[in-house]
Amino acid sequence: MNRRLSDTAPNLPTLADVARVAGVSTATVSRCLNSPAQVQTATRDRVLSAVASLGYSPNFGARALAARRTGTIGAIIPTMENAIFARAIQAFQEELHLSGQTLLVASSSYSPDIEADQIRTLVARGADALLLIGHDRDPGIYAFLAQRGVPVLVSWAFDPAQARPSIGFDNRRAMAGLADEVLRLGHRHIGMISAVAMGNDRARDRIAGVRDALRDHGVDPAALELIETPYSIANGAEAMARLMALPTPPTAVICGNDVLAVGALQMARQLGLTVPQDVSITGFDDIEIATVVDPALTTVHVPHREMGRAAAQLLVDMVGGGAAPAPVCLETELCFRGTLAAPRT
Amino acid sequence: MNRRLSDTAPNLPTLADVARVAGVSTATVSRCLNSPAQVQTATRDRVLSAVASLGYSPNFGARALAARRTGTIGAIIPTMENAIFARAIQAFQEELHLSGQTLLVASSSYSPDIEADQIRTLVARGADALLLIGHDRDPGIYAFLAQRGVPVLVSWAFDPAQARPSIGFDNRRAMAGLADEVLRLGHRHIGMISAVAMGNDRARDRIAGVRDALRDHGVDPAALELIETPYSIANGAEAMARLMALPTPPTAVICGNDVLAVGALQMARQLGLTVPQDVSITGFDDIEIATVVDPALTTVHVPHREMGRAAAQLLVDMVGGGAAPAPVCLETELCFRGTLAAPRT
DNA sequence: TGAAAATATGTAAGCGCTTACATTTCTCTC
DNA sequence: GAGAGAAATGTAAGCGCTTACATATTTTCA
Repeated sequence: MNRRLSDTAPNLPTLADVARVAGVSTATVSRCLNSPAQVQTATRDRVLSAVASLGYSPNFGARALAARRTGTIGAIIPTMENAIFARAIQAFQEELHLSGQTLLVASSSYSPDIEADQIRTLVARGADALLLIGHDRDPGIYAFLAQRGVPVLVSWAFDPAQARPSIGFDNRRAMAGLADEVLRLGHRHIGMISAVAMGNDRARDRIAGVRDALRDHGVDPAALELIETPYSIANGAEAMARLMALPTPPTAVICGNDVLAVGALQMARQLGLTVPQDVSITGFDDIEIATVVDPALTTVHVPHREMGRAAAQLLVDMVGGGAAPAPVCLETELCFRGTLAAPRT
Repeated sequence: MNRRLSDTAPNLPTLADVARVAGVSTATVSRCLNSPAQVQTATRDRVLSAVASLGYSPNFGARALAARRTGTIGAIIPTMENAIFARAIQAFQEELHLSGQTLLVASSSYSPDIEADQIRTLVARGADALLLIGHDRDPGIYAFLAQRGVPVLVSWAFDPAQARPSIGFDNRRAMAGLADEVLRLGHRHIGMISAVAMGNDRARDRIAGVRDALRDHGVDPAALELIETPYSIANGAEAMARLMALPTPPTAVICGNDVLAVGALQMARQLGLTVPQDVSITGFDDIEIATVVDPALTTVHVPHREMGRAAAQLLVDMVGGGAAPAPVCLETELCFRGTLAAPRT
C-alpha cells in the first residue's frame, strides 16, 4: 500500500513488536516509556530489555497524533547571523533540551511577511508553542495562534501595555539611561544610527529612549540627527560617513546596536577622527565584538543568555498547561568602555 | 477519551470537516492539498474555499504518520554562538525553507556524548535526514542511523577516504597553504593555538596541515609549539601568554580559528608586543571579527554560507530518494591582511 | 479473615491523514 | 455512437501510538 515501505524505508520495530517480545500488552510498553512509575519493576525491566534488543524507538508521527503534542517548540528570529540572537537561541535550546523539548527554528530576515509565513509553517510542523521577537505584528497572526491553541511568548521587549506573555527588557528606558550619560558629559549635538524602525518595536523604543533623554536635558528631540539602516557593519560605516558630512556634525553618535556602532567606529578611523576625542560612539547589546575593537565600545549589556534560558522555562510551563505568566522585565546594565568621553570644548 | 481535548485544546477542523463542507471525499481533499494537479479545477476551488472558510490546517502528527515523513531536517552543530556555524546554519535554513523543509537544530557543545544524545533525539523527533559536522564519531551512531534509514550528510570536512556523503573543504590542505606562506616569510619558530583535537577531525587536520608545511620547509614538525584549548577569546589570550613566556618564544603564532587568534592578538597587545613586527598571528574561518580588529587578521576564508546552502540541497535530494552524492570539496582562500609579516631579523 | 482500597495490567477505540485500489465519468477514435 | 482508454473521484484500510475504561492482582486494616 505504501511504496516507500517496500523499497527504501527499513521496517522498524513497533510498540507491538516490543510488547510481543516482552510478553505484555502495548499499553504496558507505552507506560514504561512515558510514565515508568506506573509499572512494576520486573515488568519494566523485561520491557526495557526488549526495547534494547529490538533497537526500538517510538514513531514520532504516531506519538504526536495520539498524544496531541509533539514536544517541539518553535522560535522565529530575524537572523541567526546576529550574535545576540544566536546567543539567546543557544541558551534557549540548551534549556529546552533539559526539559526534553526540541527546538524548531526559522528566521524572518527582518521581514514581517516572511515571519508570518514562518509562523504558519512552524505551527503546521507541530510546534506546541512559539517564541517570537518583539510584539509588533499583524493582529491576525495572534488571532490565528489563539485559534490553533498555540501559546506564544514574546521576547526581547518589555511593554506592560501589552497583555500577552513576554520576557524582555525595557529598551526605551535602557537607551534613555545611556543617552542620559552622553548628555551629562556635555554633548548637545547628537546623532543616532538605528536599525530600521518599521515593524521593529525594539528599534522604535530605543529611538524613543534617546528622545526622552534629550527632552530631560532640555534639548529639542526633533534635533536628533537620525539615520535608519539595516543591520550590518558596512551600513553602520556608511551612516557614520553621512552624519559626519553634515554641516554641523554630531559630537556623539548613539547606535541602535553594537554592529552598527562598530561600523561607525571603523568609519571614524577611516575619516581620520579619533574616538572618543573627536567623536563619541555608543552601542547596544554588548556582544563579543564590542570588546574586541579598539577602543572598546561603550554599550548597554543585555542578558541575552538569561533571557533565552528563562524564555524556555516559561514556554515549557505554558505548554504544560500553566497559566499565562505575567510579563517579565530583565535588567540591563551600562558598560562604560573607551568610546565615550566629554566633547571637545 | 482524551482530556486535553475537552479542556485546553481547541477543537480544530479536520480533513473530514473540509470534505463534508466541500461535498467531496477526504481523499479528494487530501489530493487538493498534496497534488493539486490531480484534481479538477472546479472541485479544487470548492475544496480550497472550504479550507479557507474553516481555517483548516493539516494535523502534523497524522500527516507524518500516514505519509511516513515529516518534512523536517535536523542539524547538530557544536554551538550557535560560533559565528561560523551560525552563518552556515542560517544559509542552510533559508535554503531548506525554499524546498518546504523545516529545520530542527540541536547543539553538542563540542561533546561527543551530548552529540550522540542529540542525534537520537532528533531522529526520535522525526528528522527525515541529518546534517552533522565532521566525520569523527562512534561507528555505532552511523550504524544506528543506517538502521533507521535516516540519510546523513557530513559537512565541514572533506576526506575522500570516508565514503559517506559529505560537503566541506580540505582543512589540512588549506592550513598547509597558510603555514607555507608563514614559512616562506622566513619564520622558523612557529607556535600554534588549536581547538581541542580530541573528537574534532577539523582541528586535527589543521594541525596536520601546519606540520605538512613545516616538513616541506625542512623544519622538524615535532618542534611545533602546540597548545590546544577550547574555543573562546579568553582561552586564545591565555594560550598566547604561555607561548610568549617560552624560553624562545615563536615569531609566528598560527591559530586554529579566528576567535582564538583574536584572543592571541589582544594578549600580544597586552604584553606590549606589536603585531606583526614583534610577532605574526594568523586565524582561520574569516568571520566578521577578523576584519574588525586592528590590525585586521590574516586568515583563511571558508565559504560557510555556500556550504550551508549546498548542504541543504544535497540533503533534500537525499530525502527525496536520490542516490548518495559523491563528497563535495569547496575551495578556501587565503586572506592576507595585517597580522602577518616577515620576522624581525 | 474478608471486604474495600490501591495497584498493575489488559482491551480496544480512536487520533487525522495518505494512498492502493475500485468505481465512475469523460474523451477520443473509428 | 460504441468501445477503449484516460481522468477524476470515492472507498476504506491502515500508519503506530496513547489512554479511558475494564479487569485482575495485591495490599490494607478493621
